[in-house]
Amino acid sequence: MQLITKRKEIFIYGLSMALLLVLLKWLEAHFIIFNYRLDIFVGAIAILFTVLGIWLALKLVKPKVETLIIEKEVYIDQPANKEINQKEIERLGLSKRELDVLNVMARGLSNEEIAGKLFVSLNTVKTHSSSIYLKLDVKRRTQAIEKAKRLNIIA
Amino acid sequence: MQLITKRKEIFIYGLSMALLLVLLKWLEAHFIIFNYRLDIFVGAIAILFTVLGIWLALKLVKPKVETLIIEKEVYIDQPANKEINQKEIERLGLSKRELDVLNVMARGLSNEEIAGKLFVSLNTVKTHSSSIYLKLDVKRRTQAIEKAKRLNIIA
DNA sequence: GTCAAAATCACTCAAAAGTATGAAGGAAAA
DNA sequence: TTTTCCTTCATACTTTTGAGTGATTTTGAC
Repeated sequence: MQLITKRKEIFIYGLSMALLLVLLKWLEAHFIIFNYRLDIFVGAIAILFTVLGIWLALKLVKPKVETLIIEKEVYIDQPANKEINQKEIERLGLSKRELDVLNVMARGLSNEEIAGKLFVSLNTVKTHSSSIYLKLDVKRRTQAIEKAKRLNIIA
Repeated sequence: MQLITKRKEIFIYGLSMALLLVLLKWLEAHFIIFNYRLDIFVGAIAILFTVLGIWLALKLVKPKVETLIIEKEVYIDQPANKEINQKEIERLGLSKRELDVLNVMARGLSNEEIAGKLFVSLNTVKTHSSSIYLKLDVKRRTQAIEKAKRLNIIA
């Protein structure tokens, strides 16, 4: 939720508050309720503002987020001596998500399987794939995997 | 959050409400506030219950799901030597030509490029590819390359 | 608050990969 | 001499991948 939206919410709340106080004034001036049913009136106010508070809180609170599960097969002797080359990743300009895709791709999964594993659509995986090939300057996924392993940007 | 906990929250809220109404009654009985500052009193009630509502909502609302990245590491034994494992090749029943294809394939060449390099037709490469996948028990060329490297049947 | 990059997804078209089946010649083995 | 396996290739069909374009939303930095 954006800051602007939050402010709007607060504004609506303030407005409700103001309107209610005006209403209160009016009622007070006309001696309609207060003379004998004050407790009920205050109870109504309480309930109303409780609901308003709940609504406010639900609106203001940041919802979400989702879980990302990446299964990683690790072979005992191979990755021991090789560390991920962070500088190379930076140099190539690979984003986090692209690295995610690249890692799962290197396990031999299809785009559809990658999509399922990363909780995105097939189209998204394709988009990431394409930009990976572009950044790695390769033509195919097999080359991308080969080069990525060679440059130690994936395990 | 558990159901019991929620009930406790609701109970606390109800109790606060009741206490406040009692307080209200008492104030009403003693004519302390209402005669001339009713609006301020109601305003205070409103604010109080707004806060209560917010508190209630925050307590009751299901806790935010945090971004959870689980890297499930599967350790797999692997022969320490990095030489071509001839026995594995035999065990899998891979033929010479299939190994040829597999090796070129692992460099990231397309089937057409492989065909050109081995002086055979595209269809032949496809046939070899298919039987490679069958013998390696994989579904795609990326998996075949990955497995072949893991089993040291190619460099 | 603005701006740029990153991430998301859709849609289309083309190319590549993969499946299935059949077939023919050759070499090695039974 | 059959039989079997390897190699080669074809045709037909399906699936996957990749290129290109465009759009929206989120995020983060300034």
